[in-house]
Amino acid sequence: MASRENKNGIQQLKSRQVTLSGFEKNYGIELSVDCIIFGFDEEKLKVLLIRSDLTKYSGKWSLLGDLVFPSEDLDAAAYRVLKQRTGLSDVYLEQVSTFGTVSRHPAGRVVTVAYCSLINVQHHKLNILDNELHWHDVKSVTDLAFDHQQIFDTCLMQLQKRVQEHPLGFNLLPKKFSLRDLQNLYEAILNIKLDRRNFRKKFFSMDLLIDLDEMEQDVPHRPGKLYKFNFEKYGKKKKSWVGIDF
Amino acid sequence: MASRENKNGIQQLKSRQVTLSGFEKNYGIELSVDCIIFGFDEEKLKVLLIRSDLTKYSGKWSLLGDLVFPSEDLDAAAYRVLKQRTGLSDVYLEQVSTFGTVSRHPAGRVVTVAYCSLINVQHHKLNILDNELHWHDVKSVTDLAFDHQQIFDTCLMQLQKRVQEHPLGFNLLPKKFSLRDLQNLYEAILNIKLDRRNFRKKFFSMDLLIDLDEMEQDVPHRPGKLYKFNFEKYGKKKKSWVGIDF
DNA sequence: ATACAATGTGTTTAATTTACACAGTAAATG
DNA sequence: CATTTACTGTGTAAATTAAACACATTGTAT
Repeated sequence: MASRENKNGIQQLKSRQVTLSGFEKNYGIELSVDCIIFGFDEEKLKVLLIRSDLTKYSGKWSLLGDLVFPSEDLDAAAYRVLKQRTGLSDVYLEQVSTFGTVSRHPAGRVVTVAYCSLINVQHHKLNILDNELHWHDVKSVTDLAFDHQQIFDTCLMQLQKRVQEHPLGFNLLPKKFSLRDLQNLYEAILNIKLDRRNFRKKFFSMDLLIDLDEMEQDVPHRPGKLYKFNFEKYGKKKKSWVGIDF
Repeated sequence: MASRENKNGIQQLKSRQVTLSGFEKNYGIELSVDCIIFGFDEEKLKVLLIRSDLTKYSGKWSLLGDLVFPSEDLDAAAYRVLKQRTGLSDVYLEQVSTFGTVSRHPAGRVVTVAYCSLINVQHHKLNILDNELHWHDVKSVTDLAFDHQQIFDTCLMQLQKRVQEHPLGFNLLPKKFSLRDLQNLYEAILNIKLDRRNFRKKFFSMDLLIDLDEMEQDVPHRPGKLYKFNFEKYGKKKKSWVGIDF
């Protein structure tokens, strides 16, 4: 691939795979994953951040990530980071976007794939022994290290969109939750206020909540009923949605 | 990074960036981009494919892609591929997803970032001199090389979703188009039939089409009026859409 | 002149979304 | 134990949006 830079496109492409098969030259692009780990606690949407260990960004917070191993699937790398940090497996994890600006990392070329993860903060014992690791209210997340602010903003926006179209939010709640919990969650994610009666009507009309015939405990007021989400029923019904609107 | 594989997570992460800064070792993951180039012609949604040059996949069609250069932004690499193939710049291009299964490429580890591109087939003189490069009706795209079928399916689904929420479709049409053109486009992308009157009502009520006071030419029937899309007006109005439904 | 194949337009009905108020219940207080 | 407090739980009317549906008009081709 000596003449890589100056061949015409088709020639170049045709010779690519020949080169690739031999791996004569590696382009030196490092690949990493970054996990944007969301949690819901104290009626607020939180994100898990770690203090940057680069002097350039000392004092700043950054996302949790690591390089991808040569023989590791991308998703597996994201799961690995997640498990290392939270001790959790079997959590919601979704690829969001890949960030590959040449100078995004001060140490050299690193392309990173961002993953959004939603975890239930009750279900885990975080390794927050490490006092460099903290939950942050998403409303106060600013000025992250690297291009992590941009990555975070992208993930939060995608979460806001997707939570309205898919039952992602339940990953952030305990298995049993009240409708108030659910509404608080949506209000925290979307950063808006919703009408309580219409919110209930909406969810009841979807007919995807299972009434557990149990009540909240230890609340300082009239307890609400508890529900769980009917994932099975949701899995069966495929909604093919058509509605042009922009 | 001698002990990379057996350190605990936090230690490992802390040592990562030290290693990175020196680039002592490259993990040997190649990075590529693949462009899913859509066009609209003969009232059909088309995708541009090239014959695979790998013997393993001989006879099969594949997407257009190339390795990313070490000092090239990801988006720039996608633009480069696109320009080489179509001669077009200033076209719609959007990152869709990244595919990184270890064994997705027979020649070794290659992670690829998929980009969706929408081009106006009138506006370009394709280098289809190369008879290995062809437009294919998306309905008949099956059994692509590598994992390209999966990538293609992902991109088509994303296009179907996004075209309903954003004015992407106009990138596939000439600047001047009739409402029938527009409806044909949506029907081709979504693979459904739409009611003509409701379709018109919908678009007129958005008030984003500019009536050009011109008529179609050379049609073998009553000509329709021509419109263009009001990108400027669309850019100004930000719709913050809330509607939980799944 | 006529047949043809489109364009262009409106209304009625159903479905969905929004706005909005009051009674009921458990816990906490004195 | 009576009262206050702070929630839960429910229904209806109005407005908006989406869906179904038919006929007159215009230019082309014969």
